[in-house]
Amino acid sequence: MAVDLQHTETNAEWSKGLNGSDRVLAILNILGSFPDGIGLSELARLVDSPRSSVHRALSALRRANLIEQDRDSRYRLGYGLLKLAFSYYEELDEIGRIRPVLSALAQKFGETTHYAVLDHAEVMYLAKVQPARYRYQMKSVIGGRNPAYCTGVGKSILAYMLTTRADVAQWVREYESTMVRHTSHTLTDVDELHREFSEIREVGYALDREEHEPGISCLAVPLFLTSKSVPDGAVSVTAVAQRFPLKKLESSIDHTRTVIRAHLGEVMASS
Amino acid sequence: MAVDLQHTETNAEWSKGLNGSDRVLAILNILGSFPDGIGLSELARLVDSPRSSVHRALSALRRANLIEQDRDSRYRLGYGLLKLAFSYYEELDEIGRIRPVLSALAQKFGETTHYAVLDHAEVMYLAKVQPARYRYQMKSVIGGRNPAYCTGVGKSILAYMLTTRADVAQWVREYESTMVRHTSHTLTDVDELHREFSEIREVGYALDREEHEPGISCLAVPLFLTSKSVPDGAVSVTAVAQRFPLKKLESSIDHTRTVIRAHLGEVMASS
DNA sequence: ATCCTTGTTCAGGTAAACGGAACGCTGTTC
DNA sequence: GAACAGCGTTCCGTTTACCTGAACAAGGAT
Repeated sequence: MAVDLQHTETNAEWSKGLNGSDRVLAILNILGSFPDGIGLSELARLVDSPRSSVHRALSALRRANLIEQDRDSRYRLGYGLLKLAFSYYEELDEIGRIRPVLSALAQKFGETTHYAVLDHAEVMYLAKVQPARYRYQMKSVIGGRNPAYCTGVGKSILAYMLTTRADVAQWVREYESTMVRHTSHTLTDVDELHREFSEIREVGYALDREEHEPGISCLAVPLFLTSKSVPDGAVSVTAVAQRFPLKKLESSIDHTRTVIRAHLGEVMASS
Repeated sequence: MAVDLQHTETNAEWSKGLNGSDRVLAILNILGSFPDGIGLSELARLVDSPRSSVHRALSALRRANLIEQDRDSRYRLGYGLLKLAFSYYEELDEIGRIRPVLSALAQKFGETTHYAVLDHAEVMYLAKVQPARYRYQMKSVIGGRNPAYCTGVGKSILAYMLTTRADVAQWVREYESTMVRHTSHTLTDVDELHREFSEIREVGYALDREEHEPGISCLAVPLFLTSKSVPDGAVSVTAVAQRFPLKKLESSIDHTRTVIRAHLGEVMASS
């Protein structure tokens, strides 16, 4: 369930030969990978543009309050960008509704909780709550991604979008290239996945049995907030398997359901 | 201590007659104020630009993965922007070091905690932790601002930057126009402030006695992380006065100091 | 059925971005 | 200490890519 942050991909290729606004925005994206700032020349090398052009782009970004320049003239993302993103994020009603659920679950089980949505072949984390003084630091980040087919949240959503074997087969055909067996428990076969999805629909929740990362298991419940047939996203409790065994995780589904119902009403699969 | 979010100021003036990258970034900023998205035409009116120009700007933003367009073709900030900001934020070492302190304090006192830095005449919030299932929702946002002279964090930092009466006088002269008496407790006079700052230096912490918002008081401790003379920022415990009286707040300074010392070592004023 | 508004596309003209070169600076090297 | 190398920044003639009004298709409302 941990998102590897390094996957930021300062991909080189895509940032070549940019001009105008595209370069400005590429620079903005790149700056996100340098919390300690980066010099103009190095940045110019990264975007493969003349320093003067990069300098002009940076001026535009500074004018817009999105970046800052510390005394030794290194450039970094600025507080304006943080405010932009955080205030927007806080005002998303989806987040406001669901975060109390995540907090309650995190506190109850003492494990990290997530809310994620499906985006093509990946799940994207929109909210994350860690219990107070948690020893392990989950590497997941808001906006971060993980493959859908081998995560609890992903499977719990896919189960309701790929209801027939043909659906599953087509999905697998489309995204086959991205499907790898991360652990020995990872499901990659069409039949395996179809059976798994059937069972998920049966019980109304999904389990990640260390399918994405060894030692990490997870319980996920899809939420039907705006539609009765297609879930908008899924809530998950992510646990370190050693400390919180799968059985215990599975048996906590009742309490999880109760918490969700208390906060959101009837938003779960009518099993 | 609550930051009023509405102060986003779709200020009209500043977004007039823009072109190129400036317009693109202005649009990005504006989109932050519309969590539910905004139509192209309305947006074009806001930035006072032809729709086709705005359309091109939006294309650039979408190319950079910063915005998205839902089915009814409304534009909103996208997950790419969230990831950009959150992953950058999470990697700021300043945040990583201080957040455990905030969590510990929030849990101990059951009140919201902040970490803020000084930026000209304002404090800016860089971190915020709310205790689990908190009833009152603090309106503060990461990146949000409040005036320095009437907040706990602000005063606790200013106290160590304006050590003489002359310093205070000059500061007041410079920012006089922004100083208003928010409540009957707000200090605005040079002598009052100088005396307050002296006392803060004496005891090593600052109190906001409902000086910014009636009913909200706060205890703030300046942190000397990189310098022994000028604090980098301040940690604060913000409380609803009615529930958590000032006396109790003041008497919790010892425990607060203990927590800070346990996590960060000797980073407080050597009183 | 007609209006108005929406998002989008197109193309000629022009203004604004482009980028090589030069500048001033700092720190390092011989 | 002088020469060097790297930095961020500025300048300016060139030209590219943005600007914009107009036109288009599709809804929604009257």
